[in-house]
Amino acid sequence: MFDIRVIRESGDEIQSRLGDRGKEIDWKLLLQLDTERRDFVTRVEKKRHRRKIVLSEIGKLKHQGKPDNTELLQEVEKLANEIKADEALIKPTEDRLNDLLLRIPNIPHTTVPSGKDESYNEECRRWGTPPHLAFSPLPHVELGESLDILDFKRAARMSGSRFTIYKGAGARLERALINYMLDLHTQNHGYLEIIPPYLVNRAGMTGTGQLPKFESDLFYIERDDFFLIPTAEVSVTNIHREEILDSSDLPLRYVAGTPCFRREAGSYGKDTRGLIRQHQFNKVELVSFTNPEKSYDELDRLLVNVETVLQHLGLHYRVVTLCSGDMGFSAAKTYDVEVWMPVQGVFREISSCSNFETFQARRAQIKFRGSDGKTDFVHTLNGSGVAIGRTVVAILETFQQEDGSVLIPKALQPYMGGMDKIEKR
RNA sequence: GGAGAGGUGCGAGAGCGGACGAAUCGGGCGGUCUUGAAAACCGCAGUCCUUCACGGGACCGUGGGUUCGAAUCCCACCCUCUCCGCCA
Repeated sequence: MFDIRVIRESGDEIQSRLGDRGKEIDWKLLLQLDTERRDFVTRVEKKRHRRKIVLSEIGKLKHQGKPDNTELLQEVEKLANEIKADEALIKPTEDRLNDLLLRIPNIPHTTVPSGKDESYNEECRRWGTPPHLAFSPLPHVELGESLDILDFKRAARMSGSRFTIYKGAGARLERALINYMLDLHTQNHGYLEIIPPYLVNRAGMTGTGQLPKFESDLFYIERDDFFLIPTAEVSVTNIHREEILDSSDLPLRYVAGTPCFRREAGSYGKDTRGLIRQHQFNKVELVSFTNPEKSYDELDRLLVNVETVLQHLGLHYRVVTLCSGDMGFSAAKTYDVEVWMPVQGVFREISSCSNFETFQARRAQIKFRGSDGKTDFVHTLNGSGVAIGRTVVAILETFQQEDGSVLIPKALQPYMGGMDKIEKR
């Protein structure tokens, strides 16, 4: 969330740096509400000050055993009433201002390419080569059904579209990937493993930026006012909500493998078949809290940690810098890692690594105390490390054999009980 | 779900109608001492809002109420802990 003072002082600069991202914002209204609020505040504070003085006078007289001064008592009563009335006036203005501030997206970092959609994204690098399959590869849906490791039809019967039942070696593969990634990130990359809540309250969702703007993307449990997490980013980032961290404890690095729940509102007809876009999917997520001056180094590190996963699995991928128009609401800079999907012959997002700078920290009130004793907002970052369902797709499609079996990458075999191939039972 | 206890600053923890923005300890920052460090000692220091500034104001889980006056009393709600019930 933005500091209204910054907008007050350099609103024009922010507007121009936001570019298209800020075009829905009513900047004039924002400043007007700000002025209004400050006028209210100043007025009320003057009255409160006067009230304090009168009150201490009354206290003094009481102590000296003197009779009540009705004039003073009357003044205090009058002030109390006025203050109450003024406060009632401030509240709606404050709420409106706050709501507007919460709807302003983050400012893109200066190194972010500007552009309105994904066609303006910039490819940074590619790793590996596409597999050369001497036969025409089957899509993961057919492959999964013929191997009897994925069942979309029965899942739809109980839960509707965008749900899947994993069976046998399919379930094992999913679980193996989660365990493999968690082990890699905890043992080799220095992240602390977390199992967070999957249900989060409104304040938590507001902290990371899902609310108030994207409520329709979330599954919501009305009875208890809970939301299902769309990513572990939400619960893991909120671990330190309303805390002042010790600078010497930074960076804090966490990893969590959790299910994620997304309503996918507005994506009807998009990726309807298969594992690509599900209402429920597993993801291993990396989250970092850093000192402000270290956060872009941390973003690079995060990206390397993510790439390591794909390299060990032998999956062809590329890294893309998202342009301003393709970035998420809360991000200042985002790299997407896209894995090669042989059947469609395209790269598909399998990880998204972002630096949020102070955007989430402001919303969630996450600060640190520096060596000078002063407090400031931390920078938060996160990246998928990586999305499990899409990794399953990439593995099935990349390592399939002409006979319909699928080879298991070496790195994964220990997690599959030594299995090196998935075959028809 | 029932009964009880509690939620105070970076952390621990006192305060239980006015002089309390809050004792004390720990941690932090600055200094003295030391070749350096530790220890010891001295000093500084909550967070936020508002003001060009001086200053002013708010904040002791949240929201109401009582009172001239509330961290302190009352009510509701939220959260935590203990016991019971239920359950994995």
